[in-house]
Amino acid sequence: MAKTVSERADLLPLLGEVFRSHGYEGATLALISKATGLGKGSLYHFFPDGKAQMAAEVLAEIDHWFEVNIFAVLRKSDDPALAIAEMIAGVDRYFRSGHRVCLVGVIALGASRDIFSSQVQDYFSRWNDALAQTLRRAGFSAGVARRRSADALLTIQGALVLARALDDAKVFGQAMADMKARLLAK
Amino acid sequence: MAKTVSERADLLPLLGEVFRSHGYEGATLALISKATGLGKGSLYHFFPDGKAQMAAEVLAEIDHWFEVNIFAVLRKSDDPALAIAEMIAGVDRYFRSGHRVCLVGVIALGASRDIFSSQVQDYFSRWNDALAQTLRRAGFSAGVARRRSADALLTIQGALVLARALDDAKVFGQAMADMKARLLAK
DNA sequence: GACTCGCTGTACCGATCGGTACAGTCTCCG
DNA sequence: CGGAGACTGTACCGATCGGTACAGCGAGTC
Repeated sequence: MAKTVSERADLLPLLGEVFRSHGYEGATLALISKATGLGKGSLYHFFPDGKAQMAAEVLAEIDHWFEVNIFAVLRKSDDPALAIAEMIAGVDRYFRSGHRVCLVGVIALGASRDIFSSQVQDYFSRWNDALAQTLRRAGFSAGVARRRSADALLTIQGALVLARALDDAKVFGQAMADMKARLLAK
Repeated sequence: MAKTVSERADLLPLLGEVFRSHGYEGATLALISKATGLGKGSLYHFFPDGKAQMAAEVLAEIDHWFEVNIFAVLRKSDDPALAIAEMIAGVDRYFRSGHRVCLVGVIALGASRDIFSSQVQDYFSRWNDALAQTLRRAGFSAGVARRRSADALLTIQGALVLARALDDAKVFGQAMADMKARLLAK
């Protein structure tokens, strides 16, 4: 039989797209197999615990991407305005200007939230903390910082939902621009 | 056999909750049967086209509720501030202060969007139009009205996602308060 | 070249999927 | 009181579900 070795690292993004577009329950092994080009044998070789493990590792990879590219920047930067601009640029890149959906959000809304609740909660609260910290450094009170931070996070999620519902990615771009202005206003 | 006649009207809300908490693909006939207390025979008697018809009718019922309780108020009221306050109160009631999720949003994010895209798009764009119309009447330009209107819609959706992700309904309440202030600001 | 072992596809498992068929039971109307 | 027809549960359908078992292959190692 063929031996076209697959790297686990190459697999996760493909799995991510399947979960993104079909949700956890909708992502069948058949779909995953087709998307990755791998039979069940290979899939279960890499992920002995099956679908749940695949989703967990995809979430972990996404978490890592945001940790490195977004959260860390927010925490380290001593220029809040720049850090926020970089966050928004990163988010826009990641979500392909509103054409891509947030897997963490998708899972949060679904029944599978219960299985992944700690990962989902952790992702958003670490983002929330990092952004609030940045806003505090910009001179806002703790209360204002946390409110604006939550507002930014929810704006991103909502913009993705609405852009997809209306099939109009411009909604996302506009929301990001509005949010940017709002975050550091007065 | 038993004959506990069910009203179609009593059925839809139950179906709605199943779709809400499991998504379209996750809502199996078995789950639906248990939630409604009806066997497949009865289910297919009421909805000959099966799951797709059930979901479509649930969406139609939701659409109708918002049409009557939200959109119509926005369109008819000659007091924009009052209309918006009523909209927010209605939304808060409907989504149980952030404890309940938006089925239209859930479907918009999932793979089933393709099946229901016109219903989903219609729901949001009629809401968007009605709210923008209200804002125009409050004296804002067409551009500002449409931007703020979309912002409000996406804030509601995002607040529901984030509240559920963080398992903290206070996020929703706060977001509604912020949004209210933002809609009619200066 | 034989052995090992990581990786592969495929045949197969029981369970469950959405959907159909149908006989039984009720209510209503004559 | 005797249909008629709306409504009901249940047995059953083929397809597909997530998952397992396993034999075959390929690249190293000696």
